[in-house]
Amino acid sequence: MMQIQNEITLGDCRDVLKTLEENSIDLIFTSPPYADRRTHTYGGIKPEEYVDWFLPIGKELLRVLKPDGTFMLNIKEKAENGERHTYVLELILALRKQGWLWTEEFIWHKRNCYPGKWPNRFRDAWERLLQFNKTRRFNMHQEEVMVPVGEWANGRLKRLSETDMIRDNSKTRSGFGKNISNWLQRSLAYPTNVLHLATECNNKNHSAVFPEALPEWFIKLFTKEGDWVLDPFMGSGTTVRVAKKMLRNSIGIEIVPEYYNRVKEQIEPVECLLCEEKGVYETNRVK
Amino acid sequence: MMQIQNEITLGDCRDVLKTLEENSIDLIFTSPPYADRRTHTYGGIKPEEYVDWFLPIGKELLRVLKPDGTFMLNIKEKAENGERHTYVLELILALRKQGWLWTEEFIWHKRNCYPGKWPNRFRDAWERLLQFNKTRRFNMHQEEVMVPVGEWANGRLKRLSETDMIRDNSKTRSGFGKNISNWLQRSLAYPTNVLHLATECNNKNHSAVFPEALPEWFIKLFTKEGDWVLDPFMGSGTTVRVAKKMLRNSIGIEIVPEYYNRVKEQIEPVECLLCEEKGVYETNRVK
DNA sequence: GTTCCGCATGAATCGATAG
DNA sequence: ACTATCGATTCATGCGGAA
Repeated sequence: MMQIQNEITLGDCRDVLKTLEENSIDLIFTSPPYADRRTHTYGGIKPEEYVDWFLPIGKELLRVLKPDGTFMLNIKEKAENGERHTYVLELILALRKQGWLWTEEFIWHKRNCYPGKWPNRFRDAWERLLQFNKTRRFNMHQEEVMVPVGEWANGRLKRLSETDMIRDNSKTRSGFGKNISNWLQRSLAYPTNVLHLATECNNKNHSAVFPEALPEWFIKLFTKEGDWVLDPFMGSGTTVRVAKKMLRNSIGIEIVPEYYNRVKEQIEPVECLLCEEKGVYETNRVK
Repeated sequence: MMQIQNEITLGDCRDVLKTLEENSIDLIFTSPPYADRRTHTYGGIKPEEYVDWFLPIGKELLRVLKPDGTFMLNIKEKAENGERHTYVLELILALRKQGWLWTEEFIWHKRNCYPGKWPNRFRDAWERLLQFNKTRRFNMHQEEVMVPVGEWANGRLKRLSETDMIRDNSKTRSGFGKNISNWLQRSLAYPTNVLHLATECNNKNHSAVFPEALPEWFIKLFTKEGDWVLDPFMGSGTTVRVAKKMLRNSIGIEIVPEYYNRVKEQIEPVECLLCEEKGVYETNRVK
């Protein structure tokens, strides 16, 4: 049995990151507080100060990441007074100056985006997933995230349940997000850099800002079992919870005690079930 | 019968734009050279020089656009040597300094994107559609591009409960309550800022960089019949061809004689059919 | 066991009003 | 004038209880 560690720490990541060993992390997957968003929990960083606030963190992340590791940053600029802010663009430029390579920008298409109507814009249905690396030779396990190929209209799919047909056939036709591939013998194709995922907005008392499928996808892509995953803005703990399920070691840092405690309760009680979870997980994996 | 003009000009848009009247254009929709890799035209702009090359054009576009008009820029930075270039980000910042408002960034999700496989990235399935405006009060005809409401509504709106009829403010700070009765008999919803369009791969002798549905969507959204549409990098003429079909006046500028001549052949012969085309188009419009 | 249906919820944004 | 707060608007999802 592989021994998996899940360390979560209460504190400001600007301090805690300094205690981590350099070149020790395989994947950083995080969603920092957006500017002027979540002001009641994180204090609300002003857009004009955002880059200056983030850069010291970026420097530490650069230090702790392995040379062949990857840093995925989930972020979206807000619209205000009729314009999009530019702080995310400026952050990308600043991180490059800091030494990061801006390798790729994935798009997370949020199928269930926030409602609303305004005279000058439509609903915002996408977020950036910025990929940064330390070197051009990074680990990437493309075959782990392959998706079923082809259209649903292959004739032999008539027996699928109606909701599966409707939901997966609607609008995007990406085929991403559901694991219906097990039912059918179809060939697999490599995915694209556009991900179609609904946010989880259910009635449970924990509300994550991104669905588990999001970190799962990148953990599959950029790490293997036993690797180390870091989330310096742990929040509701989605990243570390998924990492644990997938038998990756993880480190989560959270500044808000309430969030920290809630994740702590979830992570610890199931420590003994790892072997079993491994089995469960692997049967669900796309082969 | 409305008289529609479609003027196409052979020449460098840096010169031709200067001959256009100021405040005369309702919509600029264009895909400049680097986005489609026609680097042999316009002398092959280098990424490092891209912003400096574009800014004089941006200045003229700012001059010719009406105050309530919109400038849509379809562009995507290329990946080179393992990194995404940053010239598009820098261009956004530079255009803002020039006086443009960066109003929105739409995503064009290309459902059937170019095939290929690389060790360090997936297929690129999206492009930016950057919206710029001169003022905060621009024309936007949102109802023209509404889409069928999601499948969830089929069962949802059959019977409304008592609580559905009253407004019910949620306890969170979202300010989002519900009044489902507003949605009775509603079959259309406003779209989001993510567009799902296949690239056109028909066997016509012209190779368009974007499908007709793309300019059509923005022409519907930002202009009405008789308005003026401009494409300073006409290419295969998709924008002006669609504008003509939709009974908008248009101006196309193209520097490559071969492209120019091909569009000229397509545009001119059908001048007398405008009335008929109008009827055809209107039956296709979403009401 | 299925399927159906009620319902809470979500990194939103604008304009008006208040201090 | 400039900032802070508040009300209005709106759509897709998944859970859980009912049929």
